[in-house]
Amino acid sequence: MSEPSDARTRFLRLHDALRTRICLLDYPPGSRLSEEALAAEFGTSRTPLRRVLAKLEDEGLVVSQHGVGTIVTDVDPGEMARTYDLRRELAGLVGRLSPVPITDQIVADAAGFLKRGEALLTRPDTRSLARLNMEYFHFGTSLTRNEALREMSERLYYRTARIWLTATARLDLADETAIFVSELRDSLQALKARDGQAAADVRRAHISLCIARVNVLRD
Amino acid sequence: MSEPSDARTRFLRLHDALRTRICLLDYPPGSRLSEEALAAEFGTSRTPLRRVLAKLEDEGLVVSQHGVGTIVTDVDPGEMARTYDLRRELAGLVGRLSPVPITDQIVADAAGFLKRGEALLTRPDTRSLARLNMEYFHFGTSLTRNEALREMSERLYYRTARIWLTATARLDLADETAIFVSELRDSLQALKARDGQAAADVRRAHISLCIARVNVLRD
DNA sequence: AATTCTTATGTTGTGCACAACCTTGATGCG
DNA sequence: CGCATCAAGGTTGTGCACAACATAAGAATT
Repeated sequence: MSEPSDARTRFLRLHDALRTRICLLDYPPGSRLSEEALAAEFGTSRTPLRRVLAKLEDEGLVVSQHGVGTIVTDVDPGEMARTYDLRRELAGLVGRLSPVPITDQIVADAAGFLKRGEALLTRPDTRSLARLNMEYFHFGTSLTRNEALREMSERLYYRTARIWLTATARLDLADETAIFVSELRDSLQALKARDGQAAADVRRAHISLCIARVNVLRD
Repeated sequence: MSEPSDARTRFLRLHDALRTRICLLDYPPGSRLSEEALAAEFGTSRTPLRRVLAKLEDEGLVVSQHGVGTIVTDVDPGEMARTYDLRRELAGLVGRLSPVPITDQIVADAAGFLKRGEALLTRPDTRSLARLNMEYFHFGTSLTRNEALREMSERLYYRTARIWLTATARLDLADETAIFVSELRDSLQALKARDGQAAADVRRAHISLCIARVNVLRD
């Protein structure tokens, strides 16, 4: 039951694996992905793998050029800023469009995220921070029943995740960790009050601030 | 120059052709698309065509089932309502996020749409109305420079276009045509005043009304 | 020495044959 | 008659060989 292992499942696994690697900078922008090498690594042929790469290209994470290779994209700062603008608006909508009722389980999950975040304060680590941020993002989108909103938010998140990560490297890791933990704290408070809209507004505000911090780097 | 005819161009052509057929109900929900037949029609093999179908599946227009076939989706009314909710919000955002300055050319284009719409009043036709609606939608998204917003709006539009069309068939075609023309009129007025936000609000309002009309059909 | 052409190499794109799978209908048995 | 079993046909998924293409290095020429 937990491993149907059919074509669709394998496709999703491969897609998620490669997307994570790209967003965690295992494959930094500009690097070339070899279809053959990846196919060999995942124990399959090029055919299914090409379908995964096609989806990644559709999502804007790679570009394939005939005769050249499949290259991880590097993003135009201007377009990235506009993408962040939209992400901010969508984050606010999570609180308004088909919000889920805040249950004890949700509050407990938020508390769990905060605990993991606080653990990072004493031992900051870029990679762990990025992973936690990714999981917390999915938690945030799960607060709406609007499937389309979730889907669009995730699509945009994965398109901007790398930028935030590279920016974090150029900013101060400890600072960014502290800022993220404060977001987790604010979010937990809102959820404890059973106020989903407030939680969404917390996210919205922090995305705004994130935009400002990243924009400072544009020289 | 106008026909690079490379792989990417052919892919986009195929994708657009099939998407249009689905959204114009040439392939009604539930119908089965044959990879082999389509490949033969477009003078190619199954391989490039499968990539197109994969994208259509990712967009939610078809589902492929191993051993069964590729079937045009039929949409859950509840999910469709939520998708419309999001479309409404995105339409409003077009006026706020990176709006383009309203030029004489834009006003002229809007006037052209109105003229074509008025021509339909005397000779209503479902298919022509649908095509005009589709072109007008692209015109609407072109009023923002935010690429991500355009992309998400289009993605959602093509997911709901069929629903509006089937609803139009069950509502009164003449009424729907008149309503659409009044939207074109309002939009033209807003653009003449060089007020992009007002134009976006017109769209937003009409999507709201469209939601209400379609919801009436849910018995 | 500079330049142009050629060639070698590696990459993605395409076509085809076959595997995996589902549906349907027939067939045999109880 | 009811039902299970099985075979046949059709569909999507996979693997592989080759075509199309781009790049870089080297040779030939001026």
